[in-house]
Amino acid sequence: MGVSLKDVAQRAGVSIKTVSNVVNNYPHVTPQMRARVQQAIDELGYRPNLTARHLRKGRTGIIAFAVPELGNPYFAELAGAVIDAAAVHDYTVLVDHTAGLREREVLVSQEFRAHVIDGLILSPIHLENEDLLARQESSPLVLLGEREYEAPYDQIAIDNVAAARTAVRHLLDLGRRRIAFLGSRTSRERRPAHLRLRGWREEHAAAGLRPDENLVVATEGYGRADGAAAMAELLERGERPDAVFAYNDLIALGAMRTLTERGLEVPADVAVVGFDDIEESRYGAVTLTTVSPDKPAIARLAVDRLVERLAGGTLSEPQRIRPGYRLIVRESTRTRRTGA
Amino acid sequence: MGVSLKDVAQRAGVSIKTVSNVVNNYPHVTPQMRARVQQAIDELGYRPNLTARHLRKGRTGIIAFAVPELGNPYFAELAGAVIDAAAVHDYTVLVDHTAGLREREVLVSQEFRAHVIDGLILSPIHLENEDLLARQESSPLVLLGEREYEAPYDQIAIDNVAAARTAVRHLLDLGRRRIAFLGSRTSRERRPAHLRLRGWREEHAAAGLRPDENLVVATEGYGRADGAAAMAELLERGERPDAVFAYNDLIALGAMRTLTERGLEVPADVAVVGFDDIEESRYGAVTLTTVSPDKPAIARLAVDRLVERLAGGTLSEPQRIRPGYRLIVRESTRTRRTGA
DNA sequence: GTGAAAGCGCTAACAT
DNA sequence: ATGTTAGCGCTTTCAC
Repeated sequence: MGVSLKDVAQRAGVSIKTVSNVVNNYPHVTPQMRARVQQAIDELGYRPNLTARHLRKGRTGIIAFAVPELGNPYFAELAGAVIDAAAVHDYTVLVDHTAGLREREVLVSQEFRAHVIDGLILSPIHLENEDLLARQESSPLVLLGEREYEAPYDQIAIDNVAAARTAVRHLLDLGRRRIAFLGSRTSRERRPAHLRLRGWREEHAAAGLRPDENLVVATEGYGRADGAAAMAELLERGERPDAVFAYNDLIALGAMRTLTERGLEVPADVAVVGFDDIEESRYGAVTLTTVSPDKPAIARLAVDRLVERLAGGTLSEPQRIRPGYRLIVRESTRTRRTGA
Repeated sequence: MGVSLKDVAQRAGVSIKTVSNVVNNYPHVTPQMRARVQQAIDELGYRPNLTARHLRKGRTGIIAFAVPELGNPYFAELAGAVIDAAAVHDYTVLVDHTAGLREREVLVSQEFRAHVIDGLILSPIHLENEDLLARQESSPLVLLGEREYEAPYDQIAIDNVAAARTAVRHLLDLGRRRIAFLGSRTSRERRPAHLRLRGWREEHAAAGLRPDENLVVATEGYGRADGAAAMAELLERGERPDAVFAYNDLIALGAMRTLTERGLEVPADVAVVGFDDIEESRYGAVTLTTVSPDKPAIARLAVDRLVERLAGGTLSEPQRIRPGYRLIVRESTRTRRTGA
């Protein structure tokens, strides 16, 4: 094994405690003693064993961040933001992905590296409320994402219904009346939350319109391929929307690809709005209008919340925190054809 | 604190060792004893403290994966593959990013969570050979990425020169003769490896051509914005390439955006080839021809190599391993204009 | 097949 | 200001 405190102490001819004091920058150490110990440390190439420190302290300084899919740029960008936010508090981040499978989400929330991680930030897709209520683990958990739960955990998520309504409003203002919704969930679910779909319905209703439910297309997943397939399905059914509101940017991007292939123009024939504002949206041949959640804020809020609970200070009630968002209008909805 | 082995032992009226045996599936335990202990475990909700186990065993089952930027889909996709490959061996992955800064790369390679991670997979950008030679840390390190080092560590990377030559060959075969290279490094470097740029030069030479060095554009970073800016710079200098070979897909995508904005058509006016084969390349309005490294293979080889060294079996010499790659031809080079 | 006890490397009380 | 010691929770000889 490596060099331990004991070895250094022996070398420097002092006690373990003194070495520990030096290593931990304990103030009451005479400069000459510090120098002597430091020399021994350098000579031996001593490096503290963090595992031992963790065991002793009961904390590791590691938090976990679990997302459905790192291949989805939204989550990758968010992961980057979480790592940065955690670094501010000297926390390191263990990243895992669940493929959005309920089973794996449950597993992660229950016992992921127990005692190795101090806390968990989880962005679930198929996790159910009952799974959370059945959770044994005592370490803090912060939830991210579209779904809302009735469980005693902090949840960080933008107001998805309102954000979706803003997006649909924008399309309605453009004069579009056949607005498709791409990306509703296909799997059987107890609480079909579908916040963004609900926003689509509500905004139509608010405008005194009845949306055509035939324009709602479910997808298996949330990737570009799913969006492309959904769009193709819609067109093959003979539907001709004049706008698309997608569950997320990837689906929107996939849909745009299908539109291009079929010779339909964006936005002239079909206007498209996505959700997430991944960087890719700003660089396509036609840039994508999208709902942009404040990712750094989400990451910061989640980490801060977790760190706060870990510090164990005044433990406030679990909160539902709503970071900001903006609709970013780009070429995919920038058209002359305007008004109702 | 939580429930420990001792608590369970007390509850079940047995010794710690017996509980440990049950927890670790030690074979020589009578079924009834196992049942009795298991019951105590369930009743108390016991969960092994991995930190303690780690300290005792000297291993944690955690490996780190450090990339420049998780926001780059190539690294995000690779990270996903690494996580999956590690899971096969029951390893968990700590993901970190370095922003490609030499200082942070050195820090990570030297002392990242010492004793917490069993090994490290690092994809450096500005790390120097001397940094590696000065490395103190004894845990295994596997290097990924374009740069090649003369240091005793395993390196997993496709043959970048050959891959670049394949890409340039493809453009030459299309009849293109003014092939720009976007994304050479801008920072001062001791060993200007530039493997992909070298491939660009060599393939021209092999075809008896002298490439125009004015068509080489350095970029600050490796993102879409850098590609867009590089392309703009080239055009503003009055250069009119008929093809672009970009250091990676993001730069290629950014360049394509600039071309579109200036009314130039891809591939008719300018053919474009990227590098990495990120999923995005398959879904733009014009899909991108690109060099596709075998990402799952890279991840698997890196993890296997690391795990092998951790197992400490027959320690072979550090190797330079070359995973496969393919040139994937898509719309950005699919043109009628062919031949020399 | 099961129990007792040592010790992984560290921190924190307590003692000096 | 520095030293002594117990113990975090586990695995692992070594007895029995």
